[in-house]
Amino acid sequence: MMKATIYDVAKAAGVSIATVSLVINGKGKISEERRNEIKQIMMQMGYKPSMIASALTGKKTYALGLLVPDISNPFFAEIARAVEDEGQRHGYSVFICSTDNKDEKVERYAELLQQKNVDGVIIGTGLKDLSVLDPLLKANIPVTLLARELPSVEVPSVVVDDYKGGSAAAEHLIMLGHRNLAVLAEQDSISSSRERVRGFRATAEQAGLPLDPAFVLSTSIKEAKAKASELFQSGNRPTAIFCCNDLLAIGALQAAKELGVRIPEECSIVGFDDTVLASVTDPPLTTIAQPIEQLGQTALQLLVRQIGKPGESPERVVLPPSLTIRKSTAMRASI
Amino acid sequence: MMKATIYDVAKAAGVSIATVSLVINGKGKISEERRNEIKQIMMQMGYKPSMIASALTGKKTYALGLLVPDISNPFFAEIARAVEDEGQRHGYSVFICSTDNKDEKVERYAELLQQKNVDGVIIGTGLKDLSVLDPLLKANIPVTLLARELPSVEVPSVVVDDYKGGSAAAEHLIMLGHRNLAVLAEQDSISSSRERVRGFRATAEQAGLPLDPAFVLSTSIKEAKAKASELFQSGNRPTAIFCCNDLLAIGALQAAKELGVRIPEECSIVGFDDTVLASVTDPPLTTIAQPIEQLGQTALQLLVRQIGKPGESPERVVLPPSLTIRKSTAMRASI
DNA sequence: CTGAAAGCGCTTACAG
DNA sequence: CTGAAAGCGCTTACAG
Repeated sequence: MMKATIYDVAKAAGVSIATVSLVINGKGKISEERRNEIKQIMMQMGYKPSMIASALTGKKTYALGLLVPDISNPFFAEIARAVEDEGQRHGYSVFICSTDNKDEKVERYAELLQQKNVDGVIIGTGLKDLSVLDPLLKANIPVTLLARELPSVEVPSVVVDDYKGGSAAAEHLIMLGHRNLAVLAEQDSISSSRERVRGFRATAEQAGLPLDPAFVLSTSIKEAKAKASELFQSGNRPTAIFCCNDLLAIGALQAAKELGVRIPEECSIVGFDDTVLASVTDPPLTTIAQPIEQLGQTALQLLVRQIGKPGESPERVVLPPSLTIRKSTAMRASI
Repeated sequence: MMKATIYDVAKAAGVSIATVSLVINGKGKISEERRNEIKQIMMQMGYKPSMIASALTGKKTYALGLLVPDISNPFFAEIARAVEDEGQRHGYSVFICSTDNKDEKVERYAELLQQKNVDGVIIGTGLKDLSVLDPLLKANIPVTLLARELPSVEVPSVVVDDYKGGSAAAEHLIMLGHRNLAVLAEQDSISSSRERVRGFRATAEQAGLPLDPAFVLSTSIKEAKAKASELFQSGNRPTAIFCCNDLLAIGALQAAKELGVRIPEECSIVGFDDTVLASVTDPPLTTIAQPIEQLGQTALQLLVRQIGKPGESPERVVLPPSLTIRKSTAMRASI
């Protein structure tokens, strides 16, 4: 059985396809009678207009792209859920695009999304090179940034105040008496990570605790454990480590367990994100919480607004992070 | 600047759009010269064919739907990643659809995906009612089942052997000397959960340990902790609990911590799935591992095959689960 | 080897 | 209040 088209409905209703189109879109002036009659017929036939046909005619595709480093990373999975839900609320569906923070993948997805005529894309992935977004920008596809900064690109964005988050982590640790601080950061290309480190460092310095460059390590999630091991085995072992995301912190936790370093007694660890992971680790992670749901929702809303009126000057919303204290931090042991 | 269309390319190349279309699709007999010349021009103009236009012309949309209960659940997030990657390999993009296991949402997504003309959909969500898939089936959209059984529907499927998984959990616990077993299951409507319980129960009974009905509790993830508390506070407290997924197990772990029940000394806990969560809990979770990546990959492959030749009789592949022993299980304490 | 033409399923002015 | 017609950007026979 072929799917019914607008022609079938029109024929069954004894009207033109234009009229049917009008009732589908609730436009034009059509008598209530006719309108209801046609709706009835559509129901009976199980007719649903093809979105791809209507998209071709200049309307929107109601599809969005969501670029994230990795959908299987709980942080982004939670973001995705928020984006999906808010998207549904506005009539949009979302394509997942995991980029592994690789420019080539970003580029491939950018082209793909453009070919698919998506109405917009949320960029939650790192970008070394702005030019990877060219396909999107050229095609006039609205873009909004989620938890990323892009210098010199005028687009809406939601971020959490990463600087403040890093700062809050430092304050917490300093308050607990720690003097010998280390940082496990993401790759340098990730601006959010840089900001977190910057905030952490500034606050540490204000307290008279300049960071030892050897104790500020950039790493990937895979290598986090190894880098943390280095830290634990270094001569002047730090008594506290600030990790720029929970996954990194988990790597540190694992390294500690392997080396028999007791957390938090011998070393405090602070994460960042507060995904589901943070509450289930051993010990549960003290971490800087991002308002994940709000991030996703806001990104979607900004994008939709942008789709609605492309002219608008891009909005930038900054959400506050918050410190969630669990069991991975404690007073520095008196030596 | 408007996006270039096939007409622009044709004009620039001084040929008809038919010819351009032919070179796009690598079809027809066109002289190498012309072909390369036209390709050149397409490159220069940054021309990329619109997938929605080509989809309208009867070709595929190269879009797929992935129905899962919740993309923010790490198990499904990991599945999604595998599906996405394998999809890319075959040229497909995927829409995320979180259903919360609610029929209404499944139905809404089924309709939506049909309207979007997706080439196929992977169903990894629970379905109380088969009729929710009607929109898809009627529209002749291929469907494949991932980790779900659907009686009386003839479609390809990948599952892990849930029965065997439940059985393996029971064996492990019995081997450790446990006699007083409890089960935390998902809602009854989830067939995979039912199978796991069935396998667990059968193996327990074979060992002469029939399950106390009061100790086999169906619950949601939200209520897992509360249900586990009941278990821990019941008169004849179980010494081991089999949880039908890791999230449920985490609920049990949390309940135990709250009540001061030491795991695994006072009670062993076995999970199911082996997502990233299992390795970070306190204590790390002994769990029945699903081959998650393989599940996602296989589902995608089966779907693509189905899209290729709709006639084929549906394949059913069964993947083996495996026991991953961590620290949440131990010998029963001698009383 | 290549072009003219019809058609995919819609929407949108434009008439009436 | 409703219909005829053009057009969205492609693909696919069909000619030549």
